[in-house]
Amino acid sequence: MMEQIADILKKNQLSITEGRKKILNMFLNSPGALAHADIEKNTDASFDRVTVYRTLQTFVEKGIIHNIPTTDNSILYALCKDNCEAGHHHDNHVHFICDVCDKTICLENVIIPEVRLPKGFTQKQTDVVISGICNKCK
Amino acid sequence: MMEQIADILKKNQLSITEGRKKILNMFLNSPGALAHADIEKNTDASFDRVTVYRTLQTFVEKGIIHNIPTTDNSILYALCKDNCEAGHHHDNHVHFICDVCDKTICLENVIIPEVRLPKGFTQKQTDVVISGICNKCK
DNA sequence: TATTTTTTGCAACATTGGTGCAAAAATGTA
DNA sequence: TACATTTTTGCACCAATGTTGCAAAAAATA
Ligand SMILES: [Mn+2]
Ligand SMILES: [Mn+2]
Ligand SMILES: [Zn+2]
Ligand SMILES: [Zn+2]
Repeated sequence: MMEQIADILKKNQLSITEGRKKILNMFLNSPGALAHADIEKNTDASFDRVTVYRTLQTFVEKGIIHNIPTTDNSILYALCKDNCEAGHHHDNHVHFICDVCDKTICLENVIIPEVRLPKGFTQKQTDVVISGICNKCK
Repeated sequence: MMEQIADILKKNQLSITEGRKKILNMFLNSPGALAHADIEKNTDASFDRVTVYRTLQTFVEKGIIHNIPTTDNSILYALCKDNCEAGHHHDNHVHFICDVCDKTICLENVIIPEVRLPKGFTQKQTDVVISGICNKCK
């Protein structure tokens, strides 16, 4: 596991540091998406807030994690399981937010449907976020 | 126009105040979604920030406006054109964010496609946000 | 008009996120 | 390993965003 983490960092030309290892490890072990606050909570304040912010930014830029839209003014991050690269994400799966446990999970197998837009619109990225009750809560 | 505004407020059992009239008017005249900041900018600081926050909250609760998910930690609001009621929104249209002009618009005519979820998941609401280039920018 | 109810503005606070810069850690080389 | 170079981190400080309690003001009701 710790090997896999170092590999991911190396592959993305990132220095291997305690903070990055710990945060990447959290993502690898989390079934759902994580917010900045979740990460800070689980690191026992061993890292500065700023470091967490910068690590998340870096990971998004490198295509290690992607973010998920929400209506409640929070940013959620989840591991990219597709072959995302630096500066170019290829995540095309549906995201699910459970109203009960409040977890957000990537439904890797549920592919975003095609949507036909009116004339004149060019489509770059489509995000689908579905809320309801997850398979663990019911 | 000013009649229509008063009617909407009355129908929702809201007191008719300057602030509410002005903000509702902004939504009725805006082609796209509005953020809190847009509203503050356009009201010449004639209202307190807190009043704007509270007005937006109230409008969402009453089903006059709905909010739109974003990945950048901002909350966007747009008029409900379907028959949304207090505590129960029925908006089922696609939202489009233009990468050029940065405007977000409701594509009232583009209906959210059906998405089949894995066993065990119950679907309540589906949000589709598409980004790209809008019909005015290209 | 007078009374009651609702809304507003203010002050104060909390949370979230960003920047510059020096110290510390990681990397590359000998 | 030791040293030089590059990268990352922590700190202090700042800015934007959003919330709450409460008294004053405005709106609705009688
Ligand atoms: Mn995802
Ligand atoms: Mn809309
Ligand atoms: Zn759940
Ligand atoms: Zn545009």
